[in-house]
Amino acid sequence: MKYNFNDIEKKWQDYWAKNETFKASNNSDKPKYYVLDMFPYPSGAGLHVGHPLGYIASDIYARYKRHKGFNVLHPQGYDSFGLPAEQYAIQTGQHPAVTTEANITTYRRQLDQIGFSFDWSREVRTSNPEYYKWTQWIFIQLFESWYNYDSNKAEHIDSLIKMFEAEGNANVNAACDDDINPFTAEEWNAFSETDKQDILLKYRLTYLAETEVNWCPALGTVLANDEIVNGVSERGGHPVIRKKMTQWSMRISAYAERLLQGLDTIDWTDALKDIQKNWIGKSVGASVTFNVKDYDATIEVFTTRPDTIFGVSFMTLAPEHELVSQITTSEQKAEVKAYIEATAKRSERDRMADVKTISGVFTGAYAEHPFTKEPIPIWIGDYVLASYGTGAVMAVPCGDQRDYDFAKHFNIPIPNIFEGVDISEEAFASKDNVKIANSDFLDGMNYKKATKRAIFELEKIGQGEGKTNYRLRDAVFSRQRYWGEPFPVYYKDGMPQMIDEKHLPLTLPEVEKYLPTEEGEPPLGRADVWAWDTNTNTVCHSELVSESKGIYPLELNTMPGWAGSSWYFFRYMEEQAKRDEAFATEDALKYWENVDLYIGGSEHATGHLLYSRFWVKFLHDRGFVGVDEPFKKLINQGMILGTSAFVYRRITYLHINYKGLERWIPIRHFPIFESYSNGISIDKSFKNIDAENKFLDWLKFELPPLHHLKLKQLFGDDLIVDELNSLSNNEILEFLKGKIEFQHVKYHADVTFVNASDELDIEAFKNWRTEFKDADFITKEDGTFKVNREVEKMSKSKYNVVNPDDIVADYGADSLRLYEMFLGPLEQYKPWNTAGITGVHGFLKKLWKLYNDDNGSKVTDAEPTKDNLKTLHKTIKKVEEDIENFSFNTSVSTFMIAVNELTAQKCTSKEILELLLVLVSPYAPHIAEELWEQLGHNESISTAPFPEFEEKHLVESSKNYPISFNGKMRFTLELPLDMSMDEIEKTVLANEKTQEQLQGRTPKKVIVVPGKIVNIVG
RNA sequence: GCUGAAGUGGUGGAAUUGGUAGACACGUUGGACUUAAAAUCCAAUGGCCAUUAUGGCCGUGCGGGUUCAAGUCCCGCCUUCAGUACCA
Repeated sequence: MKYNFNDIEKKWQDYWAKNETFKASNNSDKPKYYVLDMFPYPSGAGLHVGHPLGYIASDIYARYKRHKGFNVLHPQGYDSFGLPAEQYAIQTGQHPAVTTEANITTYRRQLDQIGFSFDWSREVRTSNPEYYKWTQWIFIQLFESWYNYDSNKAEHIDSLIKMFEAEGNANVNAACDDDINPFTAEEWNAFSETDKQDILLKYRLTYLAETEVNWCPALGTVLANDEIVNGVSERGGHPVIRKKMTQWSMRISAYAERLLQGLDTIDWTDALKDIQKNWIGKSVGASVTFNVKDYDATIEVFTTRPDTIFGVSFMTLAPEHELVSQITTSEQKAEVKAYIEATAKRSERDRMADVKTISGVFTGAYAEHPFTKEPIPIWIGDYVLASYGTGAVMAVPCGDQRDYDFAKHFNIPIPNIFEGVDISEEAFASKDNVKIANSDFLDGMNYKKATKRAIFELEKIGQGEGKTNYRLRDAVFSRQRYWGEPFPVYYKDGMPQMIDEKHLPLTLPEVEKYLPTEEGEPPLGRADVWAWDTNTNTVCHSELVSESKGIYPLELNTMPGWAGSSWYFFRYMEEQAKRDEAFATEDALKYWENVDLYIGGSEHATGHLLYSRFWVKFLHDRGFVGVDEPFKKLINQGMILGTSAFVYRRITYLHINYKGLERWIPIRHFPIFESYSNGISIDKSFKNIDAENKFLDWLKFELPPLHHLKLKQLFGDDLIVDELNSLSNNEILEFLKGKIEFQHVKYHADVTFVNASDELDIEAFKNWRTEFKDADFITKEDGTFKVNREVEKMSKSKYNVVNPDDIVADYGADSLRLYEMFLGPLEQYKPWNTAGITGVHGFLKKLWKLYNDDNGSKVTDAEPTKDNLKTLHKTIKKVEEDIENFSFNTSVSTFMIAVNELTAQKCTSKEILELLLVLVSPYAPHIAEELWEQLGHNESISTAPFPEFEEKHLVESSKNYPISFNGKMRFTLELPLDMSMDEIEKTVLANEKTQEQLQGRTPKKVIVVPGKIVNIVG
């Protein structure tokens, strides 16, 4: 019997689907285990071989856990709202829902043929109204909440209102906007309803505020900080500018500390935790208030070094700081104004690219040092960011390199407040091993002590206090797009109102075009039916809007991509039948808790992975979920890179020396490609007689018609053209010879044209592009043409994309699964090379042959031999360890070794071969099922218990000791393991090979490590 | 600049707490089978030297160190990748 993988794989995929083999139950005696892949966006391009890497890893783990007796939840679904579908809609007019549906169909087909053990009965799609109903519901809960720093959690807004009614806002310790005025209970109770709502909005966890946002004109929407990479949009690479807009924001900053602390409770890589830590950016220090001299104002600054307060020699404000215009003296006004205008013009990108240039202007005003009362000049400079801290710094040039550079540049004094430190060249920024000097009461103290004392003294005079600052900003939540969740919000008197949750979902309206309106409103502004009738609680025609009739305009923005993905892992917990009741029922949430293993890319570190944690903490605070963190263990799979193929095209240059001007002119003629093996150099011009002759041959053929025209073009009007006219073709050739040089330009060739030995299928390449149709190829001597290989990101434009469909068709899903794992460690970036797949494919054939020969099954009831058992148990041990450590690449090698050994042992024992199948099954489930069935089982292998490792089969009586001399292994010696150290030493020394090595020397020392090694020194 | 990860044959990569470096594959070379090809099987394959077998020397980015013994630990560099971008 042959290993007919295509039939086998189809058979078992159908079987699993029909029998709902992988359907998880919310009631089980088994312990639960939840394995999840990061939410895929169903793009139009479909999958390439890099995409399933993480899915294969998580699938292996999920299948392993089933063998280990767990009730496994392993779902899949689609993050189906998003920009690409909308961009496509704008271009083609097709409704995003239609293209999204088509893309999902492709995705599903591709996923199915790889044999994943997903429970598809729990599929979710963020763009389904039954799903986004609950996204809208969560939004409402956020709106109805505020963050109480005293209880350190989110509470219902009613508790805040009660406090306002009873005692005003003086004692409220809340996460809120900066611009809140104090009010008493009496004042609160006297406020109008609109005023009250206006104030509450400043406390809500999602709030409407005019914020400076990242506006991307090309995409027509705002972007979050994590959606911008290097100053351009992550999707499409379009420029981004700063713009003030009224937007919904999420008060994630309230959770900064808990998001930071929570990292200690979860099993993520340090790399990922560090990224989040940096993004949250906690710094501990003090806020210090400086009085402005001769002006009734104060400047508050944040500093991490209050211990250096006596080193302040100037202050710098951000150009945007509100005080700047007020305190600038009349003499400095013109200069300051010019500077502010100049910095405002500079784009964010310019400012980022140019960190070196020092610029700033003196305002003419002075602040007063809180202790010495000395005047401190106040400058403005664009190295101070308006958006961080208070937008102002106390500059301590001796302790901060930026302040130092600024001071040097503008000749501001640099007082030294460090004992015995030289600051003539650069600032001393370290906190360690230094004592403070010239600082009054701080003299002689170290960083820690001085910091404490400085804060104490500042508090005493009421000009400062200890403070912690976070870099994490509130997240903008509005997008000016069509294809996203509509906000369940309408506007009454300009104030946002939530639609009652019982009327959800508020579904997306139809629009005739997916572009912003002429007035610049988001696409929803085009919807005819987009107003809220509070009488009927339904959507009605936009023209009917009338405050007096209770019909109000609806919100025109939609939610960002991360809305739906911030809670989807809870939705999977709930079975389809009960999804109407809640986002997930209490029972389901209680049973599944949170994700035990989450696998996905690290590119979501500061987006999805942070926002999800935020929402989960919020839902936890409000009692909607029991857990505080969504993902207990997280693994970032690395990327699979493409192995691009390059062909080298020879470009011919003619050397022209005209009136002393030397020039090389490229000649366009039919393409000539040269095999990489011929020693290609791109940078250097070089001569090659063969190619030169080829060119001259061509020229000879082309010369008569070209003769005058071409050469005239090449050599210019006044140059030797007249002479040329009188020359014969041969004379011209002679003239051109020696004036020709070549360079190579590399072109991507589609990797499908290249075989395992890097040889190009020339015919296929010629037919690929019309311009290469008549191309000439300078091959190797044996007639083959080699390409050069380089590793790059897998992408369409590089022609190195490998489609899993092709791999599955040629080698089968099991081969694909094994090979993706075999490539290397899961977390690592590694290149794909299709040629290597024959290795794992060959292994599967060998595995098949262990069970079958031409006459069918060869498995017998034979007693296993000692060697059989040893091989099996060695494999059990290693594979189990590997899976637990997510070291899937090494277990594939282990399988290969096991099959090689069992084949050599001619093992036919059912007892051995049956257990081997269970080991292999998580990795190559189709072949495992088929062989399992052949062995007489009529139930799926998927829940067969994982074999128990038994140490006794690995116990050896002797060991092949490496005998080394001065640490270098020279030979090995078989010795019994129960031999004593003394005896080992004696036996080894007595050995003739030892004596040969020693050549008469007496060893100084003999190290014997029983069971490991013998080392002879001397 | 700062933070983190990583540098091992022609290639992907193995190597438990320091204990036989290069497992397992790909590729390459030679051979078997075949009319031929594919498939399959066998052998060799880190570099250099030697060859009559046994062999010898060098080798895990570079330079030091600790140790009987270092890919692994310590110190100092270099390179690559990722994150971040004047964060006070």
